[in-house]
Amino acid sequence: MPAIVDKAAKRSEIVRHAADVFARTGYHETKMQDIATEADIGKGTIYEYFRAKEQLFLAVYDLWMSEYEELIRQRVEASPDAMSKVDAIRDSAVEFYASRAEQAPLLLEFWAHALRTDNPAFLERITSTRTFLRDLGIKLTRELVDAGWFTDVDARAFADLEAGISDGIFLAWVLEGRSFPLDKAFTFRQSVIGLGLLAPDARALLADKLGSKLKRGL
Amino acid sequence: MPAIVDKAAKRSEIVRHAADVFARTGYHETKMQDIATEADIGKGTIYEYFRAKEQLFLAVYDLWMSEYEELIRQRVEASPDAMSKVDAIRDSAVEFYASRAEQAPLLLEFWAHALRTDNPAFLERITSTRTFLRDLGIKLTRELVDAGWFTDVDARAFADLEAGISDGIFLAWVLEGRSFPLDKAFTFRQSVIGLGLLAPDARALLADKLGSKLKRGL
Amino acid sequence: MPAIVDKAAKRSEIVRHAADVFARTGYHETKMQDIATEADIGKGTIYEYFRAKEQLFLAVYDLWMSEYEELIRQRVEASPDAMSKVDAIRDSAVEFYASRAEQAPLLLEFWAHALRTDNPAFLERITSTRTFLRDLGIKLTRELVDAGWFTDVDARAFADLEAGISDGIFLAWVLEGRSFPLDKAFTFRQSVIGLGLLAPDARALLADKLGSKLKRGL
Amino acid sequence: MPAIVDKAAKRSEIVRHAADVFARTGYHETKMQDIATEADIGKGTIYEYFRAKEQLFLAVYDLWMSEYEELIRQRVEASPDAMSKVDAIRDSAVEFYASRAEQAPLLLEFWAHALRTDNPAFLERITSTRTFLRDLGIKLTRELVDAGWFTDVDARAFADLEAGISDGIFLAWVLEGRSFPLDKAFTFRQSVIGLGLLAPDARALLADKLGSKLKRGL
DNA sequence: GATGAATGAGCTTTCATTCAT
DNA sequence: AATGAATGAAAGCTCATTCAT
Repeated sequence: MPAIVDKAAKRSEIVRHAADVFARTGYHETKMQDIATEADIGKGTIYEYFRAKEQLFLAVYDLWMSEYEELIRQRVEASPDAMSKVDAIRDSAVEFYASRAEQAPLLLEFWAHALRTDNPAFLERITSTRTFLRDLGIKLTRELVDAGWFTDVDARAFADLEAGISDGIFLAWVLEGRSFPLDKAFTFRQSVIGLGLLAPDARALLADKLGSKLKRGL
Repeated sequence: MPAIVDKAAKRSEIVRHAADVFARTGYHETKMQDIATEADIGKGTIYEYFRAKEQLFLAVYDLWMSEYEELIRQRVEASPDAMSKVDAIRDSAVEFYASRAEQAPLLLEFWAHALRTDNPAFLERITSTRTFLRDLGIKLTRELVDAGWFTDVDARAFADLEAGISDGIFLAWVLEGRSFPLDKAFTFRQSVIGLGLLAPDARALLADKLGSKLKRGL
Repeated sequence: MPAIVDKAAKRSEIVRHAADVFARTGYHETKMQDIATEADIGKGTIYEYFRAKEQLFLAVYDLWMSEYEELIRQRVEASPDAMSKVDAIRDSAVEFYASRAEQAPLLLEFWAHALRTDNPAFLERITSTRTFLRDLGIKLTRELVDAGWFTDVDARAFADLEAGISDGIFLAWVLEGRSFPLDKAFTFRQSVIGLGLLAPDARALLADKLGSKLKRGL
Repeated sequence: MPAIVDKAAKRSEIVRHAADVFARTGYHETKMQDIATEADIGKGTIYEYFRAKEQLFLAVYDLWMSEYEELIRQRVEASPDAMSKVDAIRDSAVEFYASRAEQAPLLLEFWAHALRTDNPAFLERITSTRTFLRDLGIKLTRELVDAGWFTDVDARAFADLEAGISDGIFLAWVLEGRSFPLDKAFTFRQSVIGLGLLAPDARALLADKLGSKLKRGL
């Protein structure tokens, strides 16, 4: 009698193991044999589920980013208002990256690879998450503007800036060996941005608190 | 009698050609023969000047970053006051990256490689530029705070945030196929940050101008 | 289901082909591709069985010396007494080298290599056979002394001398293009040694026969 | 004014340095640059004096063997009678090899190379020394037979055997890491051979002394 | 479906030799 | 004569992928 384990489950299993090895060794240094060994299967078996090493790389990135999006989606949904949704996104980012500290360099490798490969699926997958975050950012920005919290701002430009800042902090964190607390950096960032965007009323309300955060740094 | 072209000049020549090929094809896809062909020299000749392919990669990055730092150094020096020095840095970044649009993806590859290789020189070279920018940022931030333009802020944290934002914008620009104007993004960024940091007096002075920029987006 | 040909058999197959090519072309002149071609397999396949070219060299030597030792072991076992065991060893040496005349130069290359490589396994394999022959020589020498055939002699020194003489004759044979009959040289050697070692009684018995052999030369 | 140092002297200088490096590193591992560095000259200069690396190898061997032959020639000439000439040859061999212990492995490499190269000069140079020693051996053997010291023996076969034994002892000495005293081995050898060859009268005279040497070993 | 033995294209690097100066 | 920068053929080894079992 055949095992009940279906193809999709085994595929996921492989991706999970591949993620571990890729993260540990890096994409180029990882041999298919390493992954097979880690997953305790034959080298050839991987090819029953993935056309090539590249596809496996893509699947690993897809797994991570899907989990990331899902995390944000849940947190945002559970948040009552726009302001706390913004907090939820920030917390999700911090939590996600912090919990995957070891894997972080692989994201850089993925981006680098995406820019070089002929396979458009790589950049598309990157774009997909970026679009998800952008749309969410635009929606929340508009809500905050409409609610009078934020001064009038181009929502698209601001959402992109926010996303860019997040990436920039993440990049710094990775390149500096994850030597500073990611959450502090995100909080500090929000204080600066907050002060910049807050409408006069909201600003008056929060100026002291944000100002002291600025003074404190990380 | 020594050759007319001295070793250092030939070395630079090789680095320049290597930069072209690396930028075009990517580090991993580039073969030493490609570089030799591009430079119109023998493959073996490269090894008279560089111990290994990896060294050549480092030399290329070093060349670019040295030029970048030099550009900023000159611009900053030529600027009369702190505020215009900040503008100078921003302009230098925009100009540098824009003029090297094609080479940008290679920077990602370099960072990815630096995080994986055993050779510490890679991360050290990255740190070197980051430190240069950070120190400059700290110095200018303090001047702006002292001059009353900026509200009190932790200079180190703010300088790092600024650098991170720049990297983040650059990253977005690269990953999105350089599909938006880099200068606009930097200007928009500065408006947001500016509004956030400006002390009440300065804010009153600039609020309108910055506010309209926010509204306009990229 | 495993392949019909097991790994050990294929390994032997490769060693056998490698022995042919090494013997024909010499170690340094032999390319891995040559061996692969001779064995009618892919270049990469060799590396499934041997870590490096050097290992293959060692395996070839090991094969030969194992066969050599086995030949001597069988012949000695089949000989009824010490004197005929000595003859058996001599015959084995002659037969072994004569049947491998073409391969002989490779042994010199192996020795030369063993003296240079960092890998201690090479000298160890050489020592292994030398020890086997020495121990056998010591044992037989003692038996011949005890039986009164030989005059009293330091068995270790004599066994080593015997082995050395064999090597010397072999060396001369190789360096002189195998231009003299190996068996005659070994017989002549034994006549000289015999006369030197024989105890007075045995000497009286054999003096005429050995003397005429001395006079006759090769 | 040109230096007085003539070409031949500089050539010798190079050979001497090459001998050092070859002996230290082995023929294959030695780079032409190593030799140039050792001789404190330019790499290209070597090629003014030698067509190729191989020629340099030959020259090194030629130098050593010429010195060896010359040493024997002088010692033999200085010896009053055949018996002491034989001692002189033995002493010369021991002295020569012992004083060049470090270089010994290179001789093996040379022989191995000679058997493989297309260049006949290598085997010819080897033959040249062998012939010199053989002729000397034949002459002395005949004198010893004629003088009644030796029993009647085929001089050519005996001379070759003697040479072969010397080589064999040398080979053992090299392969066993020069771990036994070369002179003792040569003396022991001579005791065995002596006993074998001595004519009855001479034997009676020397039997005791040689017998005790046999018993003593190395 | 699962496997792993077999493959060979393709890589970086070495180094003896050349030759312009 | 002396040099050493330039060369490129060459070689060992790797590893993603295939495919017979």
